[in-house]
Formats: sequence, structure tokens, C-alpha cells
Amino acid sequence: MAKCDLPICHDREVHGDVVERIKGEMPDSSVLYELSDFFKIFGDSTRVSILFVIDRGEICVCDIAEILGMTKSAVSHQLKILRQSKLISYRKSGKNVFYSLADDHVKDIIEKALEHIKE
Amino acid sequence: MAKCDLPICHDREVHGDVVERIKGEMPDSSVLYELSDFFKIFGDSTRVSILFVIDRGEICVCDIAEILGMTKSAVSHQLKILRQSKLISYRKSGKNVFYSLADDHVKDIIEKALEHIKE
DNA sequence: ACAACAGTTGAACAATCATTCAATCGTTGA
DNA sequence: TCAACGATTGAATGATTGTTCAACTGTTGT
Repeated sequence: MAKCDLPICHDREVHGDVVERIKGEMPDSSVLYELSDFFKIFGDSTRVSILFVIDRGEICVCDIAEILGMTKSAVSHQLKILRQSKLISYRKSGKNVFYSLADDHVKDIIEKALEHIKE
Repeated sequence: MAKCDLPICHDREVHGDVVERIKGEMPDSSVLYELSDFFKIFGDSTRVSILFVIDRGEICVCDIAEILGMTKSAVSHQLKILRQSKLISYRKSGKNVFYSLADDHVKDIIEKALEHIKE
């Protein structure tokens, strides 16, 4: 039986089995963390902007910084996060580093979100 | 001409027009903020968990709290955010408030993300 | 009317995170 | 070799954010 200070609905004859069923149907917590961590990447306007820029074609850090009106440092920090998430890939050429999208999923997901917003 | 401390690539004869072209092709900054704000909602494992629970069917706050092992207060705070984002809707019935998904886009977006993660 | 409970809310706190600043690395051209 | 530049990095700072706690609202049953 549940203690009174637990956050449990007292209509156990109605809700009890529903709660147990859904508990069993939930994804692993590791999956839930991976999912939210993935979305967290898109949850910053700088990173979304960078992805839009890179989507127009391979481009170096300096040019991203100028397009967005930010310092190279700030851009580079965000590029590192995008790199670690495997959303972008890069190619070194002399002093420049050229970035490009690593995946088609990125565009798909952003377009789905745009659909939702445009309503 | 660019001042030296500006974050501008010095190969202007190569990159200058590319930068100007992409600047013109960028979405409005308001769109970029809406997009990142939208993804921010999914960027928390508690909120993603709540969406998964609600996806199984209409359910009250107490039961969500028990399924997730959290206090009603913490769940309610996150429900408020999901409500304000119009991702969920609610129905009052006596002492209970039953929540349900407001939109099919939510499932679409989560499934796209799951595709990306499973690689 | 009152006690019990589902749910909400605001303030406070701790943790997370994006940007800035300064220093550094690696490459290029003189 | 040395100066200039593209890019990265770590520490520090300020802002944002999720949870807790306590107080509160509204409804139900007695």
C-alpha cells in the first residue's frame, strides 16, 4: 500500500493497473536521455543558425562567424558541440577548416519542426 | 574594408560574395528563435518522458507523477511548459485534470529523432 | 462547514550552458 | 625564422532552467 506523502493518485481501483501497464511500456531511461540530449542540440538559436548556414554548402569558420555576426571563438565552441553530436563533419585545407552537414536527418527534422510552427 | 579585429576571413576575393549570398538566404531571426524554442521543449528528459506517457492515452497528473517517480509539483511545472507550447491539451473532471497530446506532429518528430539515434 | 486530496504556483536554490577573454596550436608567405 | 592568420581551447562570467518547498485554489464526500 502507498504511503500518504507519495505522489500517488488515491483512486487505485481505477488508476492502479493503468499506471503499472504504462510503466512497463515506457522506453529505457537511456533512450529518453539520448532523445532529449539530441533535441538539446537544436534548442539553441546559434546552433540552428549554424546548421542553416552549413546547409547552404561547405563553409569555413570565419565565414560562419561573419554571416552570424559572432566571434570565431563563440562559433567554434558551438561547432565542437555539433561535431560531437555527429551532426556535421569537417575537412581541413591549409589554415581553413570547412564544415558540412553529416546527415540528411538534420534537414528532415528541422522541416518537420517548421511545419509545426507554421500553424 | 574590414577592420583587423573583426571575425572576417581575409580571402575576400574568394569568400566575400559567398558570405553576402548566404546572409540573404538566411531565415528571419524570429523564425530561428521559434525553431530553437520549439526544440528546447524536447530537450529535457522529463518532458520527453511526459510526452511518452501521455501518448499512451489521456492521463491525470498524479498518475504521470507516479509513473515517472516524481512529485506532482515537478510534473505540473513541466506540464505548464508543454501546455504553453500547445503540445498537449487538457480536460478537467472533478478533482482531476486529464492531459492528452494536442498534435500528431509530436509523434512524427520524436520518431524522426529516434531514427537518427538508432545508427 | 470541514477535512482530504488533485493540481497549480511563486520563490529559492543548484546545476547547466552560451559567450567572452586570453592564450595557444598549426599553417602560410615573406 | 618570423609575423600573420584561421581555428581551437580552458577558465570565468552571466543568464537560463529544472527541482524542491511551502502555500494556495478548487472540488469531493462526510
